[in-house]
Amino acid sequence: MEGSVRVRFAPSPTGFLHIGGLRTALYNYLFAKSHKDGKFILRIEDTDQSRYVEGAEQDIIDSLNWCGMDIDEGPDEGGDFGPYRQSERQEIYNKYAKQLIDEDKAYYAFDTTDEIDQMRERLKKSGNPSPKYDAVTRQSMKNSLTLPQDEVEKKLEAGDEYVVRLKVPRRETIRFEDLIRGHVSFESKGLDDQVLLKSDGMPTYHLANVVDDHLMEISHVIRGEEWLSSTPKHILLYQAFGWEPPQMAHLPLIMSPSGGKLSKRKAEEEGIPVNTKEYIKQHYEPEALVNFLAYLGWSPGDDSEIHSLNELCQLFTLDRVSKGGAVFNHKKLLWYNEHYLREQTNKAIAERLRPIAKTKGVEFPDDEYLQKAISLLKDRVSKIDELLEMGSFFFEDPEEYDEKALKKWKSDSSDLVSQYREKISELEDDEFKAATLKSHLEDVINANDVGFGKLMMPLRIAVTGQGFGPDLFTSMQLLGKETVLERIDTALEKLG
RNA sequence: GCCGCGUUCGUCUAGGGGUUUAGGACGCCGCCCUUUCACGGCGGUAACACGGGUUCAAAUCCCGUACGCGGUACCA
Repeated sequence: MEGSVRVRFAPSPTGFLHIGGLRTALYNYLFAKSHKDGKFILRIEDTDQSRYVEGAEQDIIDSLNWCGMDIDEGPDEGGDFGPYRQSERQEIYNKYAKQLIDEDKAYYAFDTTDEIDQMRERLKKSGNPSPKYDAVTRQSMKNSLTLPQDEVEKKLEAGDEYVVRLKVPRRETIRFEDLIRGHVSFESKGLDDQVLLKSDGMPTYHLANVVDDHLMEISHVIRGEEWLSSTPKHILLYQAFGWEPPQMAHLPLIMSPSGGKLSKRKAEEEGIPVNTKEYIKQHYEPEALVNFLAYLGWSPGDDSEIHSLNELCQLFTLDRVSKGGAVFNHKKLLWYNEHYLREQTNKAIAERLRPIAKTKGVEFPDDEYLQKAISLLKDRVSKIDELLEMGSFFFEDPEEYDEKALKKWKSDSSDLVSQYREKISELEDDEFKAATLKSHLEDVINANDVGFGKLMMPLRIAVTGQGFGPDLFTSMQLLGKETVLERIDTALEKLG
């Protein structure tokens, strides 16, 4: 423990890894790696059997890997503090729960949920706005504090359902120092006697979390703000066990542009992918997501914006994390994505593009051609898969002509395009170069005394099917004489 | 309702008593480059929630209010 940094990312496998969860993981990772020998631990908190989702754990691991976060200890990696799946640690929690009971810091409670509801109803009617199972009410409930000991034993032996609850003190101020928020304090009277062990024998989050963080020698708990109000319960547990609590740091939440926590529904309404898996599927650059997420609630304090994961590890400090919620800005993510895409070599992009093209049924030409096409296209797209749409004409003949672009096809267009076709059809293959193609176009417009666009736009439509795109002459050179002439002929036929 | 945490341009943020005519980035707008669309370059737009204190001086410290968010489970 002596000063070494050990942090954990502790998601529950109840679904695919949420983008907010990914950021929590990232901040944990950055914090760990900003320290010498800091360890980043993955712990799977699968204590709610009813919400368990098949494949969720693998999705979490895949997502972290995709971002480049290496897990030091976890279910797959192992480590000296395993198992790292809470469902496999049940005996440990039982043991510690029993210890608390033996020390009179926790107790068995046999009340059914109905009975608890009734108690709450009753208290509400008598003017208590927020009734709790607490130091006062537990005295009138069915538990090992109120029942005679032999009856408690009989119930336990008979296998009656029970939970174990923490004896939360009646009046106590619980204070702790949050590394992001500073001084935080709560009154114990606002707290329920927390359930530690559920009737199915599984621990609740609170017990499992505290026991594991202690046993795994976690030095810093870095988690979302939604946990801030649970922290006093945890502090109380640490006290009950006589353990030193780890340092706490509660991260601001990621918000939806329309306000509120970025939920699945809200995000989808606003076109924001919510699961990391979606970003992978949609071919976002992992470096972009990482960079973007790091800056969502944190900044290094200078004017820099672009940093790799490794650089972020050097720069990250918890005291520079902001306190207020941060709205997810999809356009900024795309800006980052463009940046990281353009940073890559054409060769690297080509290699990645081939398998993507395959899934979309696009046939690709040889590498040299592909890389040239990419160099013409990559400044014009936000994501790698958009290269396919943007540059579709490099890979197949245009099937139809863009409607908006077609407005530029005027009555004199076919005549001009035909004249141009005549001129370039006489070129040898090795003369079919951008500069030559351009000068021939100039010849035609001069001969007809019209503007450049009068011919260039129709020609662009004929050759690419689009009204925009990379330099037309370079594009034609790459496409080659045969293809260009064919496409012009098709266009003249179709558009008259 | 109660408890807690927040609040600087539309968004992410810098700034933590005088250095500030409040800086950067995304977005948006304009210009240049380009006889396409982008990229790039240059410029512009735009913020200290409100009210009281403290102080010679407050975006910065304190107290209220408002608003937002989170929590209030045998979910994490």
